[in-house]
Amino acid sequence: MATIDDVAKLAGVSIATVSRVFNNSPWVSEKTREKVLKAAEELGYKPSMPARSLAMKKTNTIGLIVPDISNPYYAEVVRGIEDVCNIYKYNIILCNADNKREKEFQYIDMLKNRWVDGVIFHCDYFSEEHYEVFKNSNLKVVLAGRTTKFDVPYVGIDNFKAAYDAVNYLISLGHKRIGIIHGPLDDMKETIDSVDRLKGYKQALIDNGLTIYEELIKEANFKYKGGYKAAMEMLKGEITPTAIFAISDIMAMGAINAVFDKGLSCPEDVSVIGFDNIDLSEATRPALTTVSQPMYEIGAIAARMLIKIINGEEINNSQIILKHKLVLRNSVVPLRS
Amino acid sequence: MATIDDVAKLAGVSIATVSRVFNNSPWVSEKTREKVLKAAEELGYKPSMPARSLAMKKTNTIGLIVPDISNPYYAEVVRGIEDVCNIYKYNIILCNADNKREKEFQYIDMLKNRWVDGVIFHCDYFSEEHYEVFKNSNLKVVLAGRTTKFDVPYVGIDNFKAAYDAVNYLISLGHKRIGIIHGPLDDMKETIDSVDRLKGYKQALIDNGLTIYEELIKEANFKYKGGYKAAMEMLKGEITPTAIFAISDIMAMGAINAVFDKGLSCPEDVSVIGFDNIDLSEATRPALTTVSQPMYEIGAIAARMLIKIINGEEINNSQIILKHKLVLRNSVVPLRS
DNA sequence: GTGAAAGCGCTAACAA
DNA sequence: TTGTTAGCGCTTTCAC
Repeated sequence: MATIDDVAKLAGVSIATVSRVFNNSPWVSEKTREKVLKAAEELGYKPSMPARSLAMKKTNTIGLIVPDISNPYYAEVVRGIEDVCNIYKYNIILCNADNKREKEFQYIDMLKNRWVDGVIFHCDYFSEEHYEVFKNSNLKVVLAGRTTKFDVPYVGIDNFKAAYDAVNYLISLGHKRIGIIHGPLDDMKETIDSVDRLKGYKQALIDNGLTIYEELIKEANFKYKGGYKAAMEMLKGEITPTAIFAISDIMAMGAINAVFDKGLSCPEDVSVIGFDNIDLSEATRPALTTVSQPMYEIGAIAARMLIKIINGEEINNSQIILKHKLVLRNSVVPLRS
Repeated sequence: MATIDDVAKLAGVSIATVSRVFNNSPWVSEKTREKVLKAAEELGYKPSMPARSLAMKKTNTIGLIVPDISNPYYAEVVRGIEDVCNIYKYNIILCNADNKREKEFQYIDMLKNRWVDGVIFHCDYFSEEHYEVFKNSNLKVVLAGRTTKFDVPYVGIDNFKAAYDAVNYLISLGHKRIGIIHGPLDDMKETIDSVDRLKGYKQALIDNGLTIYEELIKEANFKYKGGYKAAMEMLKGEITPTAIFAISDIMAMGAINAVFDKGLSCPEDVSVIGFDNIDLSEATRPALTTVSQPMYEIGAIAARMLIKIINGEEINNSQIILKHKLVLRNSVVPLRS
């Protein structure tokens, strides 16, 4: 590997000049610039990032902590992040933390030791402990897909409102017995997707003067099988739903198949609405009606925000709520009278 | 940020000693080790990776180039990679190259400048140019999900055999008019998934004395809609298939829905078999019969191999073919007589 | 066992 | 415009 010294020697200049050339400093004559570039070319020289990082205390690297990259939702968010980082010449260190606190803190520690310029953090719940850890670490951070009461930049959606809208839509179609399949609630803390969406669900029922049936509220694990099982239990109960709101598309797919396996049809007997609008939600039959989350944008905007923060640019609003959207397909129909 | 100097001063030792402690050198007395550790603790000191990288010419970082992380197949492979890297204390720099040569070479260049210890490369076709670039770069590399004739380590599957098995299975069930939906062929170069699988398809037909109908061979883009369109065309043709082999699950899902939309039923009228066995292939109705690729293992084994290479360990076989497997679900049935 | 000092490859004053 | 030089924070001989 050729170093800056080699280039300097070959070009007959000092290393400072070589450095200037590679940092596009205007104070180099065109002649020497060419000389240097030619020498560099000849030696196949490119500046060493580790050396540069050490000298500048800047790594052009962003840490990215997500629960699980093999989940299509996170994969899409990450894609958005990577795309804008690529534009701004940042690279990404990917970390799967599985929502485990211990792994998260381990990764945060590691990223700090690596002097990353900032981190984008995606977790199920941003706790006080997280807040403290980040504050003490001096790491610049922005949350993706998560809101918080703490003074930390984030890009998320209004989960309460999104769920409210979904359920309200079902109600407007005449549905009265509406089930929900949510995820783990973790002590009903705020800003957890499941909690806020469950609240939205309940509020929509209340605002429309409908009964809240505890039998129609089921918890699952955000997986296909979990959604299937939860829906099946619901369908076997005393009070059966005419519509089910699953708070992730994957669970909604499970719910649809549970409806089928119960010998019923979807949407005729039971409507099902999902959440996320992952790529494959148009591939199910019936195609899934769902609440669309702008996953790619969440990632892209979070990345852009972080880069601005890193560059010390002014940010007018560092807590951004993106809009959700109802995507109407075929898994929901008006209640048969 | 506390540095090694701060710790040395506070502990009343030299920086060399501090360094020894943090590198678990046996040549430090228990007493001083404790003193140093205590001082470090007090200052919240952790060694700086960039500095260490520069001094040791080792970054504990692996570059990872994939076509597109938002594709469930790659996401799963990456998950496998990340899990074993985590075990061995390596971190991953993620790069999405979209199978674009220019982006790939750009990323390779960047990774080299970053002094990554190695790279795992996943592309649709490993060309001579790739080979040269990697050779000249001195980067250690292993290919994931791809084989090659070049002398480069890889972990892949036998695509020819896998396709052959799938089609053979269909034939054993009595099917004679079997369609295939493949991806871009890129001049029929070898080791491209689509090419090898298409060859396997043809060979299975030939070996069983069946006719190869050009009308039943369609190209698509590996997406849901592409699979849908291709199947639809096939179904509208003169010679209609009784079974379709789509070389990715996502395209298979499109094919199934095309069958439905054509007013036919799957599997009764048309059987469909996919490829990959992504998570959601069990969620379709009918659940997808498919050729399972060990995606997670491809990633995990590639990562382990790369780390061994980095450590200069002996490797008995650096070109590994993993086994595929037919996963029988409900989208394929014997031909109705 | 421990410390002094010379790098690792680069940037950034400060001079010239 | 260009060169000199002192770091950046750490590892690693080589003495002691």
